Amino acid sequence: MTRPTPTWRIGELAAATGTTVRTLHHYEHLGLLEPAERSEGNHRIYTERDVQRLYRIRALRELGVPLAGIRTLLDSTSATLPSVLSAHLQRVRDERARLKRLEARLVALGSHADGAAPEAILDALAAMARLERHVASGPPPTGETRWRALGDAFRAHLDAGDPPGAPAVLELAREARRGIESFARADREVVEALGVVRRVAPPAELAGWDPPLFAYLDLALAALMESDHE
Amino acid sequence: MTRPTPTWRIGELAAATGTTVRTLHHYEHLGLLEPAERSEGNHRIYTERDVQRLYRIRALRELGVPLAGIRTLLDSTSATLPSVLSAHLQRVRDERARLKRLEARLVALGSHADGAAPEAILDALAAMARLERHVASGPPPTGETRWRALGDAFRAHLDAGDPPGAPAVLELAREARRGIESFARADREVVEALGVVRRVAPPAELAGWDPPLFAYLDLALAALMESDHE
DNA sequence: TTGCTCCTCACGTCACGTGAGGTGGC
DNA sequence: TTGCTCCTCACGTCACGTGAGGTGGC
Repeated sequence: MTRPTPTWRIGELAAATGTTVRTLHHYEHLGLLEPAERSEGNHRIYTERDVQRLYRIRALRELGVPLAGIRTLLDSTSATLPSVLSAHLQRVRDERARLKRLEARLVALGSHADGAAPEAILDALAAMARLERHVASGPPPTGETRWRALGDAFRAHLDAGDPPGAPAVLELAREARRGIESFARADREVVEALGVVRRVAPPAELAGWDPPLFAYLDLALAALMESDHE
Repeated sequence: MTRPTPTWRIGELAAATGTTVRTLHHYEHLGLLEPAERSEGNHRIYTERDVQRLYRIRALRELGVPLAGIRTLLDSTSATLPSVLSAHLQRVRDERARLKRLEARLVALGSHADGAAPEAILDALAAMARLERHVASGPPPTGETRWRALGDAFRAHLDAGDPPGAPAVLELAREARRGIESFARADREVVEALGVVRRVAPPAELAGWDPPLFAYLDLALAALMESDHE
């Protein structure tokens, strides 16, 4: 006495696996999951093999593997599974690191920028993005090396206890401002925005610049603006 | 003596902001960024205002805010900026939590499943996904409450030092297997896959079931299979 | 004249969602 | 006969990428 082999209609299968009918249509269109047969009325009929395959597809999909990758995985003796999974793991890690930086920035904005004008917040955001791009790339003279040297010079004065308005510091601030102007729009608003950046979300470690050094630069730039107006 | 106001051609602007020409076309199509004017030859000409707007757009975009949200933000006096940012922060947090679970699972798979057959790995993955869905949702008698009660009963025997093959434990295992069969395909492979699940990536805390309890269930199910064959 | 940049369609990508209009089985 | 499920197109979503074929400025 043989049991009848169980079968599923498309709606039943979708409900059982937590997907939609449209998704199953889509998989069939891609040749990823084709039902064993059709009924007289042309309705799709799925068997246990199909169900198992669908479960595997969904499991991989929920790990974030793209459908094309799933197709080759399931059809090619699955020997490449470990490499696909490890490659995917790397993508997940990168994405997670990106989101972590993003979250830190959003949190800092939310907690510090309550009083600031919306435009100032937006410009600070924009300045942060430009600053990162500028420091990360860019040829040595204008890029990271120069900022590192400038940072060393600033730090010497900071450590010596020189006031931000001292002539030698003002000269450094002038050079820093030229550096800033090379990648930011050259107006007072940008310098102010950089101040907001420092208060709102100091870049943890950019070319050797830490928060105290940013603060010192900020004061020097303010002093420079005053001396320019004299 | 007035300085000429600086302008940008589309390619220059794209290079300066680290985007592409096509992206600027796209923003214009959406009405998000329209150049101040056109040259005689119908080329787009961007002014400083446009550049500022583009920087703001890119800054928000890099935070992950969708273009539609950016549009309303920039056009509606920006009063909604804090709420948009906080809503977005929530999305980022959720996504990060999801990726964290995903990474843990991938790591566990990679480190434990080297020896296992690819099919077994896939089926273990699928079983994990089904198990989570089943425990998370589902009406009380078949859902979380029942598993919690079953877990309590198992734990009592575990704490009492009863062997997994004891008659009372076998009876509980039988009920657990019925529960498993209600959401998994009812064959030996699934029970084996659940064993792989336990070894490969124990669900941290599902309805009160911790790894030792899963291990005990695993042994009881194995004992049950043996007794069924006698 | 030769390159380079610019122009406007317009289809492709990814994984489906969402009707539109019609048919099949209880 | 009434619902419900099923069927097949086929366009929409999101943020652009990628040619295709043609024109403009140095």
